[in-house]
Amino acid sequence: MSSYEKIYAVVRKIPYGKVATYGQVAELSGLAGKARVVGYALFRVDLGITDVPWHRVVNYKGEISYSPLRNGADKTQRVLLEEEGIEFNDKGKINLHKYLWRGI
DNA sequence: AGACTGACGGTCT
DNA sequence: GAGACCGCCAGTC
Repeated sequence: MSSYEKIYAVVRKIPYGKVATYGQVAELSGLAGKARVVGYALFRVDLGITDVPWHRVVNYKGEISYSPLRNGADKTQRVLLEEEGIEFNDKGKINLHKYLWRGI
């Protein structure tokens, strides 16, 4: 099982209506402190994999990571989260204190 | 084998 | 609070 598969397995555990940070996912995947690896793994996810709720993973500030490389997938992420009842403030941030997954 | 990449996190100014 | 900077390392070519 590759590290990426571990990451996907963890992401699949994130419950509906909650979000997790890259750091959390990294830690639960045995990659503590290596959040970048998680980011790269998720970059590959939306290239084709659809059974992983990648949109529930945000950075430690509770903000979606916008990148031109995602070609619009970042906007999709916000929409998907809003559909799950997660609210964004006027700065485009999620209230982590309220929506952060405490599954550890 | 070596170089490059990447959706981050934490610390410092 | 916002920006700049550095360190992390697995996977791909």
